[in-house]
Amino acid sequence: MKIISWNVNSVRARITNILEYIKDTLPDILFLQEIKTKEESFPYEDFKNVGYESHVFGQKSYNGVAIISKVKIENLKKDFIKDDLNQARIISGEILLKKKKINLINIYAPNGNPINTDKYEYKKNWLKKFITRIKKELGKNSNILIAGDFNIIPEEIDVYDFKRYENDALGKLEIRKKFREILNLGFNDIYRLKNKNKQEYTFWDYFAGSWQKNYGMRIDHFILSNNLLENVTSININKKPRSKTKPSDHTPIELEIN
DNA sequence: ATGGCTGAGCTACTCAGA
Repeated sequence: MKIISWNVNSVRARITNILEYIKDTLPDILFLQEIKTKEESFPYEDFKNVGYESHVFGQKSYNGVAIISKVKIENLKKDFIKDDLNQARIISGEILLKKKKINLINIYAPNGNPINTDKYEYKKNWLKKFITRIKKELGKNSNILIAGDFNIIPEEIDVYDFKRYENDALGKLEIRKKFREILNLGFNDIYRLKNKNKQEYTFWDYFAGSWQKNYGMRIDHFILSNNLLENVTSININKKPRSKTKPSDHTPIELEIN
């Protein structure tokens, strides 16, 4: 089963690219972040026409997440945490894989910049709430898959120039510690587990020729509970969509489990 | 390099992103 996560930076502006990508990679489940639209204007039909059902937690203009799936998603939730600003950032559901009930959690974590503002406090509080909620979830189900845009650079290797980001909301130690805290609950950063020293990115800024210079960062992740490790076949960052015309600033990360 | 680009809402110019 192929599960893919992609921050598309507007589902409507990106629909042609997304449909082309689906045709090329044939995901079973696609997690989208930053769809930037509410449910009423989500392109359900476009996905239905190629065989997918869309589960959408939308918001006007900003944020918004969706699970696009060929397989049945049970127990869909849009209230995984109580968001302080009522922003649409998490959609979750369950699938059955070889008798394992897996909890799928699609997240778009707050950016948090600039630091020393309420935006940064919101990010910290959001992550704190999320971790508390994950702990609770582990008590009920040991099969948990979290994926999405974490807006966290886990380690120095995960950005083109760490010095530029050590005082940024994506790279500050305080924030990176939140990521480690999740891993310490019994989770694995699957990309890093499978690629010990590889330097690859999932995001490149639109400006300053960041893509051409490979000035990127790895901020989109698949974090799986220990119990699911035996099911992992492969993980891949697919740079092709970032090279196309009218790209998202993020590129998809692809997980294969069986 | 606290913004060089992009998108939404809207129809001029902000806000947000990372």
